[in-house]
Amino acid sequence: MSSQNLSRQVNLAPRQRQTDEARRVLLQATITCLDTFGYAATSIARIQEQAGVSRGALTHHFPSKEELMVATIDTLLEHLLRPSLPSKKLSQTDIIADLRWLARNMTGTEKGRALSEVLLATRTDKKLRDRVSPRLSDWNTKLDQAVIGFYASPTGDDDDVRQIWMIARTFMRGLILQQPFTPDPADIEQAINRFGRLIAPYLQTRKRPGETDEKSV
Amino acid sequence: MSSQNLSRQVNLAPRQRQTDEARRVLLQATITCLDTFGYAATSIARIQEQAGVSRGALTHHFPSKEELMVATIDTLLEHLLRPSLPSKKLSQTDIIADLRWLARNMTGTEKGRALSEVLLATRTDKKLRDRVSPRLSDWNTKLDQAVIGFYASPTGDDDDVRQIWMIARTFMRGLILQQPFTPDPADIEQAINRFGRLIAPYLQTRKRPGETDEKSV
DNA sequence: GCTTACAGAACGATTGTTCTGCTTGTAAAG
DNA sequence: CTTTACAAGCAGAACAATCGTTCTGTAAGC
Repeated sequence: MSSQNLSRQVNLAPRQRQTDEARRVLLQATITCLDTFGYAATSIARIQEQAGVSRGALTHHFPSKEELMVATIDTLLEHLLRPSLPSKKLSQTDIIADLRWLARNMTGTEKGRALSEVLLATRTDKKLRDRVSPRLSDWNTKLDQAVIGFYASPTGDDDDVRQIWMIARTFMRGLILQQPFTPDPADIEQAINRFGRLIAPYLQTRKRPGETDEKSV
Repeated sequence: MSSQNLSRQVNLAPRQRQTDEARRVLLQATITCLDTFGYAATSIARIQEQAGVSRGALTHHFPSKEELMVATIDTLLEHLLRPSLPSKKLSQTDIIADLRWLARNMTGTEKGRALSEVLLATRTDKKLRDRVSPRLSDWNTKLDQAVIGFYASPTGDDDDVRQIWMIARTFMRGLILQQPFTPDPADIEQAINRFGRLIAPYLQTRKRPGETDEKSV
């Protein structure tokens, strides 16, 4: 951990830094393309153009499109899991606020929408699905554990908390498919609030044990 | 109406029948391809092959891919709205059963999954979205009215019934994006049941006015 | 000197669309 | 009832454009 932090700093391995930066730019460009053009229209040429690099540079770091997609999904999962923890600071008592944050994270951001695109693609792309399926399961499990750490059930049934939040995530994911039917954003927001009132009685926030070394930002 | 029914019967317009049948086969092939290969891999060539017709036949009935997709969406909406009404017969009192039927209709059938594919495609394909957006809004409104006809709120607030069912549909749509995270179908089914218990207190079935001429199948 | 990072051409395959023929149903003219 | 003109239904080739992958060549870090 500390060695990674050191190597990520200014000195040491200019070559490695170069590679990391190139990959970062390419992955970000892929995410932008997925959000902007959708999975179907996200081609190698468009990604390369968006990233502002040559065709050879892309194929050097990611020899196939599948490799690029797998790496992109990894990036998305990592970035979408991490901020789910510090956010608790804001919502000690307000579950609705947590839900709104969840909704924004899943349908209101570039990364959230990009993930939706690749998620649906994994349904029919068997090769891609076989590669990312275990990663998705792991991610889900990790999130479950984090959720149980922050919320408790009035009845003491931790598994119900897990299930409620899984339902919440499913609902949020569905928003991106419901939006074409419901063009008015106010309707969506109201639905999110109503959903929050539906599940709020079954959740209560846990007392946090003495504010560990997590930073607020 | 009656003239249409007549022309749809055996006699009259063999040419028209031929056209209708060709379009039907092509639209069904498109739905199958969307479900099987996803929107990204649903090409004209694959549809034509699936339908078992020539390239010329397809381009004759649908001069562009966009036309084919719009017609496919129309077909999907029509087929997914119609059976939502007679189903009430089975579930006079059981809202959970209705939800299960809804889930199956949206994620457990070829048409439901095909619709999900095109719905997500409309997010990034502006030309397609502009064409189908009003159709989707209309469909949603029609479904809202049907729902209010079958369910009432304990508090008498019809709009809450509409909102609850909109949330239910959103949740069901989200299932297709949640499934990659939750491979076990039992988990999905449990989530559907739990969701039903969440919303059941806010819904009650209306008395049906004397069984009109609707048939059971 | 040897691998890594990249530039860019070239590849065959596939994309959606357009076009040219050929057959056949259909309706008006005789 | 025939005959004739015309459009509709369809088969299939041809199109430029784009797809993802593979390759050869060059410059720079180790």
